[in-house]
Amino acid sequence: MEKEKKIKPSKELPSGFEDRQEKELLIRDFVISNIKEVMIKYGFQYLETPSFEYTESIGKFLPDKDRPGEGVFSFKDENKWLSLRYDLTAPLARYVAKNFNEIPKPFKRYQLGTVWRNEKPGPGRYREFLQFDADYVGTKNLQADAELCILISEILEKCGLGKADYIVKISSRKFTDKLFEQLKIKSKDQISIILRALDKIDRLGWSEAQKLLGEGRKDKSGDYTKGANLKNEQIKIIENALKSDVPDSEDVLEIIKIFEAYNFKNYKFDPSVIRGLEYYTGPIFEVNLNFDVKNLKGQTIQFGSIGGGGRYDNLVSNFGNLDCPATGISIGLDRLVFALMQKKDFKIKSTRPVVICVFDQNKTKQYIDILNKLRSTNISSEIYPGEGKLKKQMEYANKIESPCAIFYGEDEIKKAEVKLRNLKTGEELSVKVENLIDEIKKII
RNA sequence: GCACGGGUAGCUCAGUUGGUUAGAGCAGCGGUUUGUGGAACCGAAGGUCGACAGUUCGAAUCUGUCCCCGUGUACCA
Repeated sequence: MEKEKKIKPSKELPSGFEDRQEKELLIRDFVISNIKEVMIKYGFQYLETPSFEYTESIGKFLPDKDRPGEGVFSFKDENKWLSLRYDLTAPLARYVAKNFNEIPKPFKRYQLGTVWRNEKPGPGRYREFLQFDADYVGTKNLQADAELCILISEILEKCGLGKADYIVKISSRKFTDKLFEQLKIKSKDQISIILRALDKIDRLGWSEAQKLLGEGRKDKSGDYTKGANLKNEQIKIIENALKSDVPDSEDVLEIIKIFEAYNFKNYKFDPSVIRGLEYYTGPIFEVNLNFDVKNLKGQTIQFGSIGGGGRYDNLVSNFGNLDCPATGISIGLDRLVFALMQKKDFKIKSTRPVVICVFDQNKTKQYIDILNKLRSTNISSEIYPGEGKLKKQMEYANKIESPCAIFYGEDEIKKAEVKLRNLKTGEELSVKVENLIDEIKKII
């Protein structure tokens, strides 16, 4: 007889997926409620679209291969490829195209939702995360772009960040377009290599990014990345353009004017903001945090941006609805929450129940009477839900950080009293049952 | 994808040049206390040493392949 192999299911999570606990979720809820308040104030509509879309509707992937390109989670349903959305902008474009005649123009909507990316996770980068997205569809008015930056900063400040804690960086695709014209660079491949190199200045520094503009760069691990093969003169021109404080881009100048009218000052023109995305056509923005963020091991990490966006005047027209300019911004909520959790002055109390200890299984009725008194006044409470001795019950109450344990045993029942034990101080007091609510409110 | 580092108890890790029955701390369980948590002490339990193959009298330890995790780098619509 062969020994049967025990099959142990894995207790590990798929790479890039995380369990999220109450501490984090409560801060996330707080952030979300701030977002909703601000969005209502700015006049945006709330929208939800499904997690899955037809692959062809949200990406540039052609279903001519066995599987759609990497980067999205996909499966074949009947004969059609479906994918989990990788952002909220592509589904919005699809929604607008589908409901083009019904929606108001301009159309302002905001959305909160989980998005998925099938790529290698890194520190602070997951394969499943919550995004917030606000967009203006059907307007070329740059006031829309300006308001997006302003509303993001209002959300951040509502969440407890100060002006020194964050900055909104803006630039424009038009700025780089002009630059390429000046440099007489027309090759799309070369342009995208250059844009990617510029995007890395933040992380690698100019001297390393410069190598990517030239021949190429070898990183610490020995991996080699080919560069854009620019001549030294061309690199010099780029370097000088990046240093300019005065944006050589009309749209950016216009937005800055609007910022001034709104008295919004927490922005900075930064030509190295690229966002790597192909679909941006005009102004682009990025939101960066200015305080140190530490990882779980306590090391300070380069946190990068928590969000960004820009103008994408062609996205909707891909679906055949012509002339539908749009601009939008999104925030990675989990990243923001992670950063907020590290601000010392940031605390949200979680509510833990009062625990009614069980002395005698036959007295359940009496315990429930007490429980009902508490719950009818909305006091978080429970009868000890396990089975075990008092010691075990106290250990449980301690572990869940209950503020108070209630003893209602034989002695107390006889005297129509309950004994309250304050679990923070260890103090105990006996009170008449009819005074229970008043007394317990003093403890919790 | 490429490079480097890891995988030993529920968790964090130790394990000498290959050598009997693989260790510790914490958590959990039982007890000291059958009505009192956060402290202490005592006890028992807990392992296919990531998987498979190879070398060897003998492998957690050496070799190969694969899987998974982490970090850097690339890609990211």
